[in-house]
Amino acid sequence: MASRLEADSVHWRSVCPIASGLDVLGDKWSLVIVRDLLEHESRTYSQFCESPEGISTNILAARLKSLTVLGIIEHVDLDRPARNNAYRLTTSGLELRPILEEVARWSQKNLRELHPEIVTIL
Amino acid sequence: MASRLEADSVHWRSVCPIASGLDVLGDKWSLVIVRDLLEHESRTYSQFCESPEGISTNILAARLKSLTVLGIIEHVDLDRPARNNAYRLTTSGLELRPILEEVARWSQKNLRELHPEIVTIL
DNA sequence: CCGCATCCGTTACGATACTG
DNA sequence: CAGTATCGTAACGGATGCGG
Repeated sequence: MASRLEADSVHWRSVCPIASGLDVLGDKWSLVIVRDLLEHESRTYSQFCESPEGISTNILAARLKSLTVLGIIEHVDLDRPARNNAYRLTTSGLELRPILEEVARWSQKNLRELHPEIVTIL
Repeated sequence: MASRLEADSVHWRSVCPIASGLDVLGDKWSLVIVRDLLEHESRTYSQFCESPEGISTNILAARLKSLTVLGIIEHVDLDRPARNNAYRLTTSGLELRPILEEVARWSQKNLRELHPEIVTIL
């Protein structure tokens, strides 16, 4: 109940835009959630849970909350709470697409040796 | 001494190239180190410590090790150990540049409200 | 000194069970 | 269905030690 995420104050390590971007996106799950929303337009809580990476429910809830506070995602129906109310990307969130495309490109080119099962997309 | 990083076995959450990229780059420090090496060509251990984000020494050592195992960075002089032997990006590491450029662009455009002190680069 | 490794308290993560 | 509560584990972060 007393989670510090309520007033989601990011700790900005510096004024560098790269470091600041990583202050909000630099974890293992936020951009996976964004990926799902780029692929599917909108997703409910349980649909996120079905993704093959298998996020646990508390992490998902925390990330959805912080991404919402950051203005990257929002509920599809803005003022009806929760039940079957899917999430979608905001304008800010949609602009993350080039980052994910570059991550995918880099991984496909540079991770195949370490991770042969990786698939090719796009 | 018994650090599990010796045989750096990444846990691949899925076969998705985006998730796999985040399996290795999805933390707050790895790409900050890469940023320093894109800006400065080569950096020593203590030069990394001088960056404004203030990485702590144990985290720095761990990240340098895992980035080396992943083939993203290497020592400038490949077979002389440690002392004043700077790090540089490998070919794989140099190819991370587009990702960081997109992160910088996104942050400059979408983080200014939350973080007014953020600076503009490029 | 420089490049770490170790210790240790704090924070984040992850699996599972549970609730409105 | 959409989250919380709980609790064990792993990562982080600061201080400090130590070998070359």
